[in-house]
Parts: sequence; structure tokens; C-alpha cells
Amino acid sequence: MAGKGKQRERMAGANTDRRARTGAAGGAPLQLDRWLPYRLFRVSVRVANLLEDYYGPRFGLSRPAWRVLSVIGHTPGLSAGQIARAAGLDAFSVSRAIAQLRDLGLAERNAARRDRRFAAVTLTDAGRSAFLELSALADRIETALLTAIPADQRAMFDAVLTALDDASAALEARGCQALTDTDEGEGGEAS
Amino acid sequence: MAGKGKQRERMAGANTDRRARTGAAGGAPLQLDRWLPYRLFRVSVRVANLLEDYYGPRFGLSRPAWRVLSVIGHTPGLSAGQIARAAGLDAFSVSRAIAQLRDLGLAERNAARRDRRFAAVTLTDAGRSAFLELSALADRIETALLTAIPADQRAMFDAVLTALDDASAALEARGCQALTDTDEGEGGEAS
DNA sequence: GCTTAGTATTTGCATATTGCAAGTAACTCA
DNA sequence: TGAGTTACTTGCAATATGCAAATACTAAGC
Repeated sequence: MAGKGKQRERMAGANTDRRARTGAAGGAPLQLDRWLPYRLFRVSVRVANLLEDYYGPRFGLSRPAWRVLSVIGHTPGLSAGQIARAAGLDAFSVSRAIAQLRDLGLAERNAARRDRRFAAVTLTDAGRSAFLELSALADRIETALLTAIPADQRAMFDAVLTALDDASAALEARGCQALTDTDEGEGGEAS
Repeated sequence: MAGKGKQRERMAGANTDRRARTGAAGGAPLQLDRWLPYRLFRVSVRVANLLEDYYGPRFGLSRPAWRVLSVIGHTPGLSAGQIARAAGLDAFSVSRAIAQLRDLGLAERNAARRDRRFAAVTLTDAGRSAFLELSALADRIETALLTAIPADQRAMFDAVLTALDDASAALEARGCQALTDTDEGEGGEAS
């Protein structure tokens, strides 16, 4: 548990010119720790480890379970399907996560008034307090990260992250075919 | 495989005031899709899915394997331990990943001249071409993401990401204990 | 009402993935 | 030579994941 991640690279702001379309043939052929998606990944993995060290021993929650917990903590009464969409999980994981939360006495399901197929999952008191505890930790982590960003750049960073979110969603929707096809077309869509 | 992720939220730049230290008790108790680490996570997951759809069917590589491939593609001749450090993987995964790459004829290990315990893993011709192919795709993905960022903000974003990388590394090194203890101390270190 | 079709969720099971104990191989130093 | 260490590998148990099929409903047609 001590030798997990530790790699911190230099990477000054000097790599802003040779990344355009040099591809694999010409310039730099992919250096993992300079590759934008990997850099995002690394930060989020570290945070995930941090959380896991905490909620693992303390509540015995699996990764899907804490995501479900946080979703219904913020928006109680959702059905399993809605939770799945909100947490970016599939229906199976959500079902199992809810079962786990129920076993631990953190959540309960009061079948919806109208249609009893739907779940309407809510937190118990214990679940709510677990959620608040998790929230407090999550907030401290976020604050710790945000304080590393100069105050006058935070809003811009937020906007850029939103742009990346949209761009990655578009990328996923189109699939990588679109990328491999549109090599140096730039303006032309898939034929 | 079609209904994996798709959630795109609004999240305008209007949430830059109530995030400071509102914690769990006072203000907002953690909304997953506004939480910075989750937003980073989501982008990187989408990209990972994209890559997996590609290198999965095409080469039959596991996630650890493509990371190892990219590391020794960039820096050939590393030992297993060095690869592990560079790719953020444990020794076991690296060992298995190397085995997988060898089975597929993508990598080979020429026991080091000096100390034959060390691996000195290099790519075969097939491995190199796989790496270049992967690089090309990775580069297109990165380019697609970067073009979503206004040109004059890219350098700043890069710097901020580096800051977050350092901050998250520091966080992981200190563990979350430091966070839960240092509640509203702010200037005081752990007693 | 009864049957058929559809939806939401759950469960079982086969298949990866992972974590860890123990093993092997190579080296160091006395 | 042989105890101790390092670098890596293997086997196995635990766990997670993916998917087919079951369950528990509601809705629509007859």
C-alpha cells in the first residue's frame, strides 16, 4: 500500500508546439505521462485510491456502491435506471450496489406509488450520515486540488474542463472510426 | 456496447462561489457530476473506452498490456520494475502484461548484459508497428480534445493540470488522514 | 378477465481481473 | 559454499464484470 503511485514528472510548459498532427510517423510517438488523457486519468486515480482507503475500511463499500450512495444522497428517490444514468454505471452494477447498501442498512427502497417496477431508492439515517461524511471528505479533496490552482485561473479551468467533457462525449458518440478516417481531412465529415 | 456513457450535463460557469469550505454540513453535499475529480475521471474513462474498442479487437491487449506497450515503445530496454514505475502498475501486472505481449509476438526480453535478473524488454517489429498505430490514434484523440480548448488557454491549462498532478501526488503521499485532521486549521500542520 | 407484449430490475453463472503467498533465478558478500 | 537480497514469475483464491435468463410488474388487445 506504500508503493502505489509516486511518479511526478517535470513537463514544463515547453511542449506546446510539436503536438499538432505529427501523428506517429513524424514527431513524438506517444509518451504516456505527457498524454493529456493519461494525465487526467492519473489525478483521478490518485483521488479514487484516497477515497477507497477511506470508505473501504470504514463502510465496506465497493466502488459502484459509493457512486450510487452519492447519487441518491444528492437526489433521493431515484429509480435504479435513473441512478445508472446519473452515475455512469450499468443496470447490473447499480442493482448489486443497491443490494449492498441495503445489506449495510444505508439505503432502502420504497416501491414507487404509481409503478411498482420502479425502485425509488432513498438513504436511511445511517446512509445520510455516511453520505455527509463522504461529502466532507470529497469536499476537502476538491478544495485541496483547487487551492493548487491560482485563484484567477479557476473559472477558466472549469470552463476548459467542461469543454473537454463535451469533446470527449462527442468523441465517444462518434466512435474512433471517425478519428481514424478523418486523418488529414479536417473539414470533411465521414463520406 | 452502445449504451455505455452518454451523460452530458449543463454546468455553466456559475458555480465558482459556493465551493470553498462549505463542507458537508453547510452548503452543497457533493454532487458527483460537479465534483472536480469525477469530471476528470469521466473524460479519461471515455477515452479509455475509445482506445479499448480499438486495441481490444485489433490486438487482443489488456489494459495493463497497452500501457506497457506504450512505455517500452517510448523507452525500449527498460526492466520490468522500471516499466512498473513508469506505467503506474504493480510488478505482477507488468509481468503478466509482458508475457501477453510476448505471446502475441509484440515484445521480447533480451536478458541484460550485466545482471540477468533484469529484463530489458524491447518491442519486435510487429510491436513497434502496433505502438505506432496506437500512437497515431492517441495523438488524434489528444488533438481532438485540445482543439476544444481555445488556443490561448492551452498553455495555462497545461500548467494547471501539472499543478493538479503535483497536488494529487502530495495528497496521496500524505494520505487522507491529513485531510480529515486538518479540518479548519488551514495554516497549522498535523500536531 | 385473460393473454400477449413490453419495461424495470434482479439473479445465476461463466469469465476475466486482482491481490497476494510462495516460488524461481540471479546476484552479493562473507 | 551458502545465507541473504533483489527481480521477477506463477498459482490460487477472492473479486469483479458481462450477459443470458428469470422475475415482477404494467399496458394493450381481444
